[in-house]
Amino acid sequence: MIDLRILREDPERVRASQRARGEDPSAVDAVLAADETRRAAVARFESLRAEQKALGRRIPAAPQEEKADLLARAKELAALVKEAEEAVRSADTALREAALVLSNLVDEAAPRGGEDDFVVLETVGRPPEFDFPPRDHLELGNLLAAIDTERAAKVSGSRFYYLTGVGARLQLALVALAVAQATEAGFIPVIPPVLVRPPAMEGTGFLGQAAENVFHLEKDDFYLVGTSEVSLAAYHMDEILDVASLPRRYLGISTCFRREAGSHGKDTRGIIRVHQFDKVEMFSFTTPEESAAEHRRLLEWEKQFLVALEIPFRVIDVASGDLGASAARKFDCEAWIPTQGRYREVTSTSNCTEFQARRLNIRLRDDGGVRPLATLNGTLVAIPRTIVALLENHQRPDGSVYVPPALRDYLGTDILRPGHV
RNA sequence: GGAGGCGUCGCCUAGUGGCCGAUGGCGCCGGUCUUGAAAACCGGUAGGGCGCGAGCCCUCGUGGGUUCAAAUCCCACCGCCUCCGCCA
Repeated sequence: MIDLRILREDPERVRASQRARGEDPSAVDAVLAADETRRAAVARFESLRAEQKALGRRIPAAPQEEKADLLARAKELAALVKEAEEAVRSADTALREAALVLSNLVDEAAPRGGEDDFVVLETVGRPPEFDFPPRDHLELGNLLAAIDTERAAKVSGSRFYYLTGVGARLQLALVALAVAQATEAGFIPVIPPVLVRPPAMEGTGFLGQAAENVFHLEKDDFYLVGTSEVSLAAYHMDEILDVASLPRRYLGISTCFRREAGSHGKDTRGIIRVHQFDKVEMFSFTTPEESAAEHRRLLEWEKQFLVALEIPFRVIDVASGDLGASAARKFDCEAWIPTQGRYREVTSTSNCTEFQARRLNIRLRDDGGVRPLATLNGTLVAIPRTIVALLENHQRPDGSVYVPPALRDYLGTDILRPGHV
């Protein structure tokens, strides 16, 4: 949720942000109108209520002959108050609903434009040059008996996979490496719930444009999280955190579920786009003033991890039209995928400023009082895509795969060989 | 699944219809005292909304109801605890 004060004082700024995202700027006027209606309703209710309370206080002490008259008037007032209260409630709801439609204000520094208008910030490492036809990750995964999508299709349908043998161990190794790195940096590892109730999902901003990609358990009204960002953001819901305790950094380790609606036919082969995968996610609660610097730190930690895995990648500054509803700014790390001849997103970090905190009612307390804090998230490792990048970039002509030193202790080998698990 | 109990301001706690937004203690903050500290004493210490302002309004798990008036009575829901059953 954006700051209603900004909306009232500078609605054009909000409209401009909506336009930059390719979203509807007129939603701003709907919120303004709802805000106006609500304030009028509140004023009416409060004056009636004050009158009712004043009158009520006089009743016990009133002389007998006046009592009946006072009671009659009080009764009338009670009806009016009730009606006015009803009006406030519905105006509140209307305002909240209208305000929830608005996405976060885009950071001034974010590039403008759509999906293709990103800015490349840097390129790290060099794509490998093979003197043999490289195999794609699925072929390698099959050779290594590490990935089985055929049986997964039999059991669960398309966009599922089994990680077996060295594949499963690869996941464990990646998670262990991620936890080691992040713990070093002060993150608290967290294994969160992956089924959440509506306020958590809505508060994190995933029930707007992203709603179609969220699994919902109708019967129990649970949502399956698409990222532990949801459970971690909502962890401090309705709390006030002392500014001295910030930043608070959590490392979510969880399974993620995505419907992938609207991406039929895209990435149908292999494990690049799947309904269920595991991910290690960094999440920070910090002050709004610190959020931009924290965002850079999250990006550095993401880079550090990819560098350790010796995966060539580039960093892009995502354009305004391609930001999630909650993000003011977003950096993606895109790994080189040899068989596709291009870079593909493997990690992503967003600065959500106070947007999620307002929706989730998470605030900080400092000398200036109580105010919303900032939340940020960043992927440390999304398992399937990282495995894809790892296998494809480090493959050798015989189908074996080089293991970078950082992973060796966790994996117990410096090379993955077909037929050897 | 059955039976019962509980849910008050960071923590503990008082409060069974009327100046109760709410008692007291702990904790915390400020002050006095002290060379400094402790102790003692004094004061402060929830959040939100409306209004230029004095100020007013809302919130005692949540939502409804009864009443002129509800933290206090009734109902539902949520959460926690105990016992029984069930499953592991």
